[in-house]
Amino acid sequence: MKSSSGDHPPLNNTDNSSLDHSDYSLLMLDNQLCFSLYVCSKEIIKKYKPLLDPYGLTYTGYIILMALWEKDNVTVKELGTRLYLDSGTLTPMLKKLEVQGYIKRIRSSTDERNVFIHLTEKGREFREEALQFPKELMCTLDLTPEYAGGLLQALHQMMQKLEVEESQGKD
Amino acid sequence: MKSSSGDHPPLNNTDNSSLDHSDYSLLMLDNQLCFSLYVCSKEIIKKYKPLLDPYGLTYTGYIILMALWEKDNVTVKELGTRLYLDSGTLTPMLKKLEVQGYIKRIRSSTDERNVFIHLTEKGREFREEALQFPKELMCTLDLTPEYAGGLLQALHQMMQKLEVEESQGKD
DNA sequence: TATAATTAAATTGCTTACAATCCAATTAAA
DNA sequence: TTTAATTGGATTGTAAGCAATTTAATTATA
Repeated sequence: MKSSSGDHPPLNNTDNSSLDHSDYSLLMLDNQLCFSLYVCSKEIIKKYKPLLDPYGLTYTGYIILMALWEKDNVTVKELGTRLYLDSGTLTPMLKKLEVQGYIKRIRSSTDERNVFIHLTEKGREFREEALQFPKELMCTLDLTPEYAGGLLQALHQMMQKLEVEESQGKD
Repeated sequence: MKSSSGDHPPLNNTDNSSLDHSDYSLLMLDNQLCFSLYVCSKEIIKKYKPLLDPYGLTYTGYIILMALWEKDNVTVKELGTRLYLDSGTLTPMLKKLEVQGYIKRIRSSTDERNVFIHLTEKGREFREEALQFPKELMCTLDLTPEYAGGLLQALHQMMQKLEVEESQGKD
């Protein structure tokens, strides 16, 4: 209970002690949305490591499997859209997952540009193991479902904004 | 205005169509806090690229400078703590920033294990240029200050939880 | 049909990030 | 003091991740 005015400067710190009138407060790390997103995502992904290591998976491999659990037999392109990853990341990743036996890559015969990815039995079975992960992490982070839900909603809104930008800002 | 029940599945999707009683809903990407954090941070960092490129800086270089604007003349260790980065990332990064003329690295004479980092004139001057970045990005993301503030607060709370964990969970 | 444009995936090169290790300097313990 | 433990940075190896390019397949256009 030492947080209120603790180590972290207040969000509206103005820091106008210098001579000019510039307001540098928006440049402070603690006021930067991107920095906290960046730190939180990195640190949480680190928490996944001990859970995933036993299965030879990384976080990226894990989200690929998650995407496939929701919708199996999709193209690399489709996976990339869903996961915000491009082929430069996915192709080697998928090859590795195939070697590990989690998925199969099958080039379409009707349109040979497409490679369809689908789960193997092992890939489907891993889902059962993964069922426990969210609980363990929620516990680690000590989040209530309501709180997490609110945060999620905010982040999804942001993702939508980011997507909208993408399709527009083709300057 | 097509969002309300749009592309994103509802957060409490239960997906219990399968035969067993398992609740896979927590394993869905859209219900995963970490995944949205990961995507948001990556995508926003991409938005920084065109702003930073002209200065030869990456996002990581940028946050290093931000940290130094707040507190100059700190050790690599201290920077690492502030930025959640280790020496394996910082050392090469700092060497590059020094070559570019933004900072100087000076090994302490009283304790030669410490290397102090401080801004050069160029590093300080860049702060003035950076003053415009937050506005441009807030605009890009179309966020109100209140909304961003709330989100920030939530993320800082999470960072604190993550830190607490760190110092405890030495199993 | 021949040619151009588009598309999906793969490849290449480069940067960030971290774990693990190493090394030198300092501090603690014997 | 000598030896052991700790500390701060640097180094090494490996894995993402992305931009840019390439290749092959498909589709659109002339």
